[in-house]
Parts: sequence; structure tokens; C-alpha cells
Amino acid sequence: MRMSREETAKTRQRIVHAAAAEFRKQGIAATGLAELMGAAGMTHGGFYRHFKSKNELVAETTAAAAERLKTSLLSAASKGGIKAVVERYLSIAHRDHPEQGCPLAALGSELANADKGTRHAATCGLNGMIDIIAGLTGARKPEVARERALAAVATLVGAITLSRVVDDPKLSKAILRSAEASIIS
Amino acid sequence: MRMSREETAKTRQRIVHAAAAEFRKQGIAATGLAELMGAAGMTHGGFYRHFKSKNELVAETTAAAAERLKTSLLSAASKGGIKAVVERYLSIAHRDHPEQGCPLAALGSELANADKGTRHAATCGLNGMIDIIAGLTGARKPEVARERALAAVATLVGAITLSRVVDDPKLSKAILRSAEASIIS
DNA sequence: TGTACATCAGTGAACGCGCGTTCACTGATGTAC
DNA sequence: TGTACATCAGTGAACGCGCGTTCACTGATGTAC
Repeated sequence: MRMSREETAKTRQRIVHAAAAEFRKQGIAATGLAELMGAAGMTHGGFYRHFKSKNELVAETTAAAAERLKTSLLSAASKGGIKAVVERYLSIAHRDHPEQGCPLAALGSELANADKGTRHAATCGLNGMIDIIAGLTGARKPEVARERALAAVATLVGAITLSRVVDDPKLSKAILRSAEASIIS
Repeated sequence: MRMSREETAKTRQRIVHAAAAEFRKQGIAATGLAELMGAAGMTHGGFYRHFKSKNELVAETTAAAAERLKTSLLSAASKGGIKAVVERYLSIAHRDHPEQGCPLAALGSELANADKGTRHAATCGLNGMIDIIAGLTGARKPEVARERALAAVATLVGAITLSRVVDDPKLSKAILRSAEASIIS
């Protein structure tokens, strides 16, 4: 049964939102469309009324997740500057909830093999993160700020990724704390 | 036709070697056993004479790749200390050849969702890297050396991962160079 | 050392399964008069 | 504003395909006497 334009737009949003969570939780390749549509409260057949392909959804999802992350980091920045941003990013909560967190950390190695559109969305998201952090470094020269921000983002993404891989809780925490100290100092 | 014990052992090694390359190049989920056995010069049916399951191979492959990386880093360390290690790890060659490189960078987000054995192998590999780098920091106190090494490894893994995700070659290079500067300084 | 037999590495067909995608169908929504 | 028709969001069955895994078969290797 046909839905109103408003309903249709909401449904699309629901699919992107569910996909953003499922992909970050389990990985892109490991998440099937049927499972994903189920999480959005529908059957799988309706998927292609909203997206041309799974790849198109992946790209859109990556962009949406990156946008959400930016918002979260900006809110932390306004409250407590770079310290708050780094602490939020390297928090245990972020480590334990990839489904709500940074797509670069949750999907990094899969994004490296993704298609053009997805890699472009990821690049834009990364540039957003870099700009936010560069603005908080306190460096006078913008080149220096950018250089520091690039290294900081690499450390942030690497630390969360590794803290999720490791099967030793102490090591996992130590990675986060050391990364935090190295960026903030 | 039955093979000699020596041949059998060689075949097993060939499978692990081929898998180590294919997994790092394309991802674990994206690499099928038939494809992988083809790369090792066999048909897929013989796989289960050597491994209980794909997961078992993944764990063994992760351990083998981590061991190879350690050897490579130790050789760089003996020639040029921490500077050489970081430069080799953050080289364009490493970025462009994941199939021969660090499994943590090539498979990071997939390893976070992997089974117990694989995560344990990854953790052991990571501990190896940490020990190598901690020994090169030049810090007097071992806690300080370890703390620095943890942050450095996060930066290394994050930088290579991001440099592979990004679709902008200039940004990709800038990530590697900034990470390098931040660790070596 | 030679022979007879058990073992088992590798082949290639087959298993059930879930994947991404397509399609006929439905009925409510949007549109044209 | 009311009516008739076209549109299309969502359902659920079906498509071909490749996945991980199993299996009967082969013939050379390893073993026991």
C-alpha cells in the first residue's frame, strides 16, 4: 500500500539509521539487507524503492554517520575544548558502542576496500573531523594546526580500533589512556 | 593421491601464505575459500584436510602475518632505530601493499568482530609490536616507554588505515607524514 | 628388503543456506478534470 | 469539492549465485610383517 510522501521520507531515514547502526556493529559485508530491513521494521523487498543498491546505502550511511559524529564532537568541543573531544572519542562508552560511534573506527579496513562513493563519503567525514580538531589545537599557524590534527585523528581512530580488537581488557584501556595522554599533552 | 609428509606441510604453508595475502588485500569476509585455495594452487575440496574451519585458518593467518611484521620491524630497528621502523611502517609501499603488511591495519575493523582465537592472535601480534617500539623509545622508565609505545602503535595503525580509506592522494600522504612527524619528534 | 594393506592429501560434485536483486501483486496516496 | 485513474511503497515469493562444508573416490605414501 502506497505511503504518503512524509511517511516515505521517514521510512528512508529509518533504513539509513538502522543500517548505520548494523554496519558499524557487525561490519558491512557481514550485514545482510534482509536483516537490516528487519531492524528498520520492514521486509527486505521494499529496499529497492529507496536505494539503487546496497552500495548506494553504504555510501549514504557512511556520510550520515560521519555527520552525526561531527555534531557530537562539536558539542563536546563547545563544552570542554580539545580535552573534552578527545576524552569523549576515547571513552569506554565509545569503544563499547561502535553502533553509535565513529564510522572510520568501526569500519576502517572495510572502507579501504569500498567503492568510490563510499570512500568519498568517508573522506569528507574525515576532513570534517580534521577541521574540528585543527581548530582546537591552539597552534598559531594553520599548517601546524592541520599537521597536528592529522596525527591526532590517526591516533584517535587507531586507538579505538585496537581497543576493540584486543582480547585483554587491561591492554584495551591502556591503549585508550595512552592515546589520550599523547594527544592532550 | 596421498602426498608425503613434507609435501603436506609445504601445502599447508602455501595455504596460510596465500590466505594471509588475500585476507589483507580484500578483507576476510570478502575472500572465499575457493578463491583462496585457487591462489594456493589447489581446488577448494582439499581445504579441510588442513584446517577445521575457515575461522581456524583466519586465526592462524593472523598470527603468521603478525610474526612476519615483527621480523620486518626488527630488521628496520637494527638498521635505523625507531626512525627507520616508523618510516617503514608509514611508507607509501606499506600503504599500497596491504597484502604484505600489518594485519592490524589491513583487517582492524574486521578483527574487532572476529572469533576468540583470531582476536587472541591479533592481541599477541599487537603486544609484539608494542614491545619492539617500547624498546626503541629511549625513555628511561619502562612504564613511560610502554605508554609512549601504546600511543605510537595506535597512531601507526590509524594512519595506515586512514591513508588507505581516503580518496584524495594528497590527504593520504599528509596523514602518513604527519603521523611520522608526531611519533619521531 | 619386499610385499600387502591401511592411511590420507587432493579432486570435483554435491549439500543446504543466505546473499543481493527482481517481480507480480496490494491498496492507499497523489493527481487531473 | 468530488470522482476516476495513475502512481508507487511495501509484501513476500522467486531468481541465480557463491558461500562454507561434506563426501565418495583416486592413487601415492606410510606402515606392519
